[in-house]
Amino acid sequence: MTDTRSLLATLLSQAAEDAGATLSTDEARDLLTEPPRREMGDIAFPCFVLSKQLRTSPAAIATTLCDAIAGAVSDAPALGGVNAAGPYLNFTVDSAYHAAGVLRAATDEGYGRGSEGEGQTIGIDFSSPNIAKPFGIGHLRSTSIGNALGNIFRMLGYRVVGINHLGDWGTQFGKLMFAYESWGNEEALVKDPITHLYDLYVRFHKAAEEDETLLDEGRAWFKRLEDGDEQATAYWQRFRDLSLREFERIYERLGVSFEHYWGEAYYNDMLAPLVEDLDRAGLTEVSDGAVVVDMSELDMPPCLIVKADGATLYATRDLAAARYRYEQLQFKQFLYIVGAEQTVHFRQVFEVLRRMNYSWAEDCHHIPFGRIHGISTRKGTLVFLDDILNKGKERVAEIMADKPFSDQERELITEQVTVGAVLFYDLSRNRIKNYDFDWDLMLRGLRPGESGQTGPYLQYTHTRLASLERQYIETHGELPDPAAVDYALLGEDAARALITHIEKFPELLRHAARDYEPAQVSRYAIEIAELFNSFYSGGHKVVSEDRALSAARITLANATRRTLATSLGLLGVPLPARM
RNA sequence: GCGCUCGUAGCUCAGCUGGAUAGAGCAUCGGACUUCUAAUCCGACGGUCGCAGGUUCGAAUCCUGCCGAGCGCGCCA
Repeated sequence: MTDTRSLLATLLSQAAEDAGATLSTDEARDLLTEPPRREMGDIAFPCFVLSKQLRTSPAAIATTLCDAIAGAVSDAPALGGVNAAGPYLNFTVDSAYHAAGVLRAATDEGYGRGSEGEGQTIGIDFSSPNIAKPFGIGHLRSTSIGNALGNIFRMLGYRVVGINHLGDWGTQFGKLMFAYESWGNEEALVKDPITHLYDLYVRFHKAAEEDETLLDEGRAWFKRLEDGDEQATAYWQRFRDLSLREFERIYERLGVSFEHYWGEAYYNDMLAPLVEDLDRAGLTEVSDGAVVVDMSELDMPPCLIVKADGATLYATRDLAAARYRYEQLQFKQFLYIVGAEQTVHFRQVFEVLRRMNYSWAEDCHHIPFGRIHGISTRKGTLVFLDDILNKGKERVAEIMADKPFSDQERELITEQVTVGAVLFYDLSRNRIKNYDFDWDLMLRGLRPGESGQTGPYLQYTHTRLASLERQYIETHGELPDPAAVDYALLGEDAARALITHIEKFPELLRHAARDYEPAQVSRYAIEIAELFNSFYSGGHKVVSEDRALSAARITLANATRRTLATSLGLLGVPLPARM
């Protein structure tokens, strides 16, 4: 517990100074860790750093400090004892005192909420699908990671502004228009816009392999669009609207939303002024007819600003977007949730911003992530995320076939389990890693006798916890007041381990935010579920005749359930009422 | 060729930013349902942390080189 650690820091600092060393309470507090095994104690203090100052072995220092503070430790109600173990000083905390502090906090509504972000804005550019292509598996990661990070930062008090940087501009639009003019079909477009647009896109590229002049046709159409041509603009509006409607359906399915749909096209009017400013600042030069910012001193290829035909590029729009976003949001940080393959692009963009002397350039961060493999693709065909989810849903439904749910409830649960499985799997490894899309791994634990570190496992654990609360209420009435519970009844190892873990939740959120790493929350959720299931299956009946014991245990269960639910909520994993 | 990222148990992954015997899940083997959802739990087996050097009292963690994999390298996004 926080004040317990502060108390220890004060004691240690004092004792160290009496022994002739310099150690501030803050330093002492930072050094506190946990012993590798529970039997050794609850909090540990390593004496290595003092060894240089005192020119003695760490072990000897541990013994000295142990003697020095033993009295104070035994007087403190929060502490159980202290002993020296080699170079470490191990403390045990008073179980009941500790449990009371942790569980009173964790049964409160806003457990884990922080205030460090108050008054600060974080912008997140995430998901950002390309209109000319279907929403495929490749967009899943940006969407899930961006959403989770946004949730985490909101939890810490930040104002989070999610921006969907829709790929609704660029040469690929020109290609699409040319393709529609050549082979398009109004009927097919209305019936299934995404598929039709995608078919056109594929057909274009196939045809372009035979006849390279088509690429010029595409570029020409895009140039028309940029010049405000009426026909091109009408196509653009149409394609965009139809695609967006489709995307919104998927976002709803995934439980994701955005503050703004500021696509690439949104910044069109800001491009010319940007290029002027770059010129005026003397950052640009002409190379092979294109306007570029040279990056050779950083061993990077030049950043392309304007193509030889006068049209703009991705980087141009990202630069204009960055300026606009800062004007609008005055962000403290801006995060670009984009795949690792675009690392160089963002380095270039941030470098240009830096050369333009924007102090906030250093607050822009590319948050890269690895790729998903293993989706069987017929050659040249992307697989729609929607179809993938539906396929998974069939598997889930099959496994759940013998569960006694109504059709309506079954439909809801299978959807929640499927989405939860995919999102959790995606967020369960450090984001930089590549992974294979594999239903067997995502759904492991769904079948009786199986188990696994999966979304369904967590959802199941949560439903059990909720079920316990219902049964407690049936048996004993309302849930107990956490202030009036006898926490000495939670002294078992399994309970103490769980309490210690619940205590770490607020700190965990800060780490996850610091590292932009939702997987830390995922792992935490797995751990808390495993600790609870271990307690639950270890012969500790929660709801029993024993009123006081039941009250203590249901308070622990409630704190666990809330913490687990908050964690899963941050990750976007839905919580079925029953499973 | 150059650059970035990754390499930990048969498989999928952690390892709190150098510290006490490297941890989980899956798989394998052996256990636990007349008891709050066994979609669970308990135990066993399993690792020269890619290789070789270096820094340090101490390295999976930091540095260098090599090997392997993924990605990127001017008018796509």
